[in-house]
Amino acid sequence: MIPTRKANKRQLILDEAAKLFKQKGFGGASMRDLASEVGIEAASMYNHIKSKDEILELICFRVSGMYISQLAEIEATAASYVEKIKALISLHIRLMIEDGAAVSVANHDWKYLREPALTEFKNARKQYEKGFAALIEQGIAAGEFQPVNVSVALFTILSAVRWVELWYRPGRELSAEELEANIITMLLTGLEKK
Amino acid sequence: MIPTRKANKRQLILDEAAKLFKQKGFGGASMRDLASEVGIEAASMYNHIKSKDEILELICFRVSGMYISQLAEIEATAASYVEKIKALISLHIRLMIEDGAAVSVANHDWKYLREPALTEFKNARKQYEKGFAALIEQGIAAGEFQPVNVSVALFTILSAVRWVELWYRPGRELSAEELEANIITMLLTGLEKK
DNA sequence: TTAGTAAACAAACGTTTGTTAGTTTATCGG
DNA sequence: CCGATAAACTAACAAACGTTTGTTTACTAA
Repeated sequence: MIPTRKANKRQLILDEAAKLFKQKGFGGASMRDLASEVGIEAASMYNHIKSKDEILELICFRVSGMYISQLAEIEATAASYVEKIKALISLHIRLMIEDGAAVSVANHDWKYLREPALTEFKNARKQYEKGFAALIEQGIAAGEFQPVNVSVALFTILSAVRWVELWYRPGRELSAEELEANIITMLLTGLEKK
Repeated sequence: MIPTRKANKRQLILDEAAKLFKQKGFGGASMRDLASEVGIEAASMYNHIKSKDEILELICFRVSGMYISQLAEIEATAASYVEKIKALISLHIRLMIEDGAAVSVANHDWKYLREPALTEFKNARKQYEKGFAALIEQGIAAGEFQPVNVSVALFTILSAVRWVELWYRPGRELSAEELEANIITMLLTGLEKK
């Protein structure tokens, strides 16, 4: 079995693109850069992908799809709201660690999507935020959470989880589990000692 | 007094550049885009600035300078650590609201700085983070804060404050003061009700 | 062996990029 | 009114961009 022929080169291009876009930004990464990372000429990539824009779309929508499907799973469980929010925070951290490059691109470079993909992506994100916000709102109504402004709580959590991409390295002092536990403590019980 | 001649066009270019870089990213914004925003031709801008790179440097270092000098002021006060951290969070939110475009650029596009500016900027940021982290560490030692991992606390706070740029609009439901109060509550006492 | 095809290539395409050069216009001090 | 100067303009530059074209290579199926 020789892997030269079959081995999905399209996926390899997408993976390398995610890494490169994260590093240099969508505009800063050229198709020649990417090709050299893949190990072929720029022109040859067009046998596997339609355009640079398509690469970005595929990365962004794969990520948004993961978040939305996972949110649906969490919504469907019978856990408390505290547990559901913890699960969501955990989801974000885990995806960031396991698929950091793609998640970074979906977080930062989505704005370079062309219409109609741009609008579609924004809608997907808004849908996700709405679902997340609803859980916070219900948690407040159920008396599990403080009566904080829902949007503030939502975006504080979503943002607080993003820095993991900039900070986490596999061989860091903190393991993924410890990291997760610390962030959840910060967000749910706060910095101040009572 | 006619403002046509004197009125600092250099500053106008920098202000418009910050807005445009925030909107399109440094790579995505062309000098012709920027010139059209300023109301002159691209070539004419070179009577006021040296290069596109210089524009980015001026924006980034003005922002980093503001943060560092303000941190020094806060460090010098005699307040409790809780108050100092609150002051820092307040500082971030206020700068984001008052100078959002420039802060955004310094947050996102600093990586397009060319050496030696890039290294210099990274060092400035590291210096700021070190000072911030020291306050958290001392606050824990003084028993004011929970014994959470210092890096986690630091980056959670720094990130949690960034979304204000994406979210805050002058005519929003929440005033700047309410926004600030809500974020501080979230970060210091957490989402969960005790 | 041969025909078909997936995937690589080199070369060139038309744009757009940041920037420079040279020139013209407008304002102000004398 | 005249000369100086700041700041605008037009035109052009080389380089880099994403992409297309036409061709060659190498593997597979008949």
